[in-house]
Amino acid sequence: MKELKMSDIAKISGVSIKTVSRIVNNSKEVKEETRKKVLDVINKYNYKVNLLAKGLKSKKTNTIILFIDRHGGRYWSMWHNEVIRIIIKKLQKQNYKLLVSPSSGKGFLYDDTDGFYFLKSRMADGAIILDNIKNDIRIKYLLDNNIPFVTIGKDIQNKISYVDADNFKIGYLGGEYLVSKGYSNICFFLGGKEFIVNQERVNGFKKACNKSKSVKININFNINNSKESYKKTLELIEKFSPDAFFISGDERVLGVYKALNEKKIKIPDNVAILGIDNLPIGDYLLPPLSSIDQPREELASHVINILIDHINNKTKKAQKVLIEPRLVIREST
Amino acid sequence: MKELKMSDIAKISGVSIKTVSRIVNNSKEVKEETRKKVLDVINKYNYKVNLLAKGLKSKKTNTIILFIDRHGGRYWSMWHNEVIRIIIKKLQKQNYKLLVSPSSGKGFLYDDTDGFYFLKSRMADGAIILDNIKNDIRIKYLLDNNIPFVTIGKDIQNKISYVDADNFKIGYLGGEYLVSKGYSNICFFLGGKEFIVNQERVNGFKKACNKSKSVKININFNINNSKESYKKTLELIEKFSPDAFFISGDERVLGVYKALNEKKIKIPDNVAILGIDNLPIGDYLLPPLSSIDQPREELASHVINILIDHINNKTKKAQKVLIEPRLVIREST
DNA sequence: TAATATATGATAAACTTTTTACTTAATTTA
DNA sequence: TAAATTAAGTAAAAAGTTTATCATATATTA
Repeated sequence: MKELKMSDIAKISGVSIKTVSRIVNNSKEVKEETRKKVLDVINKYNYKVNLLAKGLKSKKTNTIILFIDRHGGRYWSMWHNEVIRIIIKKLQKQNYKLLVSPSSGKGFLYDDTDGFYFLKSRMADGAIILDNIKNDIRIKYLLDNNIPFVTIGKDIQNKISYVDADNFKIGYLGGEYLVSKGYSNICFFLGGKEFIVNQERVNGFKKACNKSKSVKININFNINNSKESYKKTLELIEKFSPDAFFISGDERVLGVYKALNEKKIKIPDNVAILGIDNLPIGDYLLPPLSSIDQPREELASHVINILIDHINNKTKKAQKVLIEPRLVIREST
Repeated sequence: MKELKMSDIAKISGVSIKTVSRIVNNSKEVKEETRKKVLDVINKYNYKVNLLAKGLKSKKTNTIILFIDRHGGRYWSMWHNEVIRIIIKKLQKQNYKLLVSPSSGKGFLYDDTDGFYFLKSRMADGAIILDNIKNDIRIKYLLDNNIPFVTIGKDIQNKISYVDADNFKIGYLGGEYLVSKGYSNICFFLGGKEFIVNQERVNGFKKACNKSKSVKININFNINNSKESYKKTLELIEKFSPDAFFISGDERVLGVYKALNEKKIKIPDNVAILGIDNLPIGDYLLPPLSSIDQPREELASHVINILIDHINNKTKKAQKVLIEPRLVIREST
């Protein structure tokens, strides 16, 4: 059972190749009746255009490669999951396909990374890097090879397009809100100090808190999972008597809830908790978690629009977008 | 700066197209001297064969699509991470590239899933499904479209090729070992009851334990993360006074360690712990975790060999492989 | 009815590579 | 030196689309 080609479909439908081509490419200069007749044949035989031939001729495959880090034992987090899901959905509306290439920004032999081979061999049109790091070697490669791309994550080293949340504002917004609610002993939990994200969040947070002399703050880097946030919380209850926790990354909140629970400290009566990310789980916690949202839909839209613009127009100009964070109040504050 | 093609490389190198073609395809009927001269030009100009043209002519792209579930908020676990890393490495040695398509086995609109579009459009040669489920719709689609694939996960519904650990044996081996060491109150933690994996592990475990009348066992499904294993452990310490825990999935072990630690119960003096998966973290736990290994290298090798066989030989015959588990004794038992 | 607009067709070239079927040149072996 | 082997080249066809150029047929409007 040989695979059908366009000319077979044409023959079976009793039209010319040109007409089939017009139909599969959504040209409007074709009668509705003809279109239906041909589409019926296409569906019946489950015909799909040979993208190799089409791509060869048209120099486009409508395929995007998304690079994600597979480094060490790290998880693909819930937030990543959400972002990827939204990007795929939005790309489909514009007739693009997305495939993921596990990769690391920390260094690799160029040709050893499958996504690059793909892009360089004309099988894909452009790329997205999720969570780029400092001196990201993937950025260097894409720049060197003139491949259109956008990073999800701020970059201050290169003239490239990126989309990111405004992390300074996230910190500021959180600090401002907690202070305005009257909290004065605030702990801030974050991941590694080496990430620009975290630096910026702390800077914003400090700026907001320093406006009021009576507010004491306590910054904790390297809280990398719920286990560590649990331990740190127990420790701080003794040493700092916090009345509020500001937690970067909703996933870390679980440990904090557990520790407070064990110590019979009521949320939000005794202690308030404010997360960052606004993940779906926040809604299911008891009490539901107040969190700062980095609007994911908006972020995804920008990424896609910029990338497609780069692909279509060979635009060289870097576009930098920072997404405005948004406070989502539930019952933990 | 236009992209170079093979004829350009030929002209620059002062050889014929045919010679360049021979070189990029590793034909041996070319002098070492000529090969070097041409490769220098190829590297200098960073030339890559146009895979669209090559694939169109040769009907092969040497690309594999790996489907992974992106369902809900579930993680891509450490085990998955490891398996994917190994598969990529092994495929590269055979000159294949791998790209990942987030997908779900639970149902989708066929054309909405990018990996399928890719395969059907001749851009990829074959597929791997990681963690197939019952009535997996991805299996149906691949079968319907005659696309070569292998699943990582046993399948009893279809005549398809799969590779999986022998989960009955894993359970048996664990039970047998714990009983032989003299433990007699054994708790078994697993994930959802709906997964065949877990059913089989329990069956094997029961069979081994039932050989000795004096052994009491306690099976717990739906322990989905460390938080739940932590809670369950605390509960069972009171109700069951276990002297051993058998934990499916090393990641769940963290909660058990924490609970025992808090209760000042010593591992392995008071209670033994045996994991399943033998993840890298097991080595870093205190004490290091004994665990049943599902040899990942071996699993990956089988997957790749079967898949490539299906691709090259259009072999129809389903090949089913169960990997022999292996006990790795460290200090927790 | 003539003029215009819309829908469809025919044909061939182009996209880049591989392959076929030779041929010729250069080198090695007998 | 002749014969055999190895290395490299030539030219054209083929893979399945798109596209450009016209051409023709059908339908709509003036």
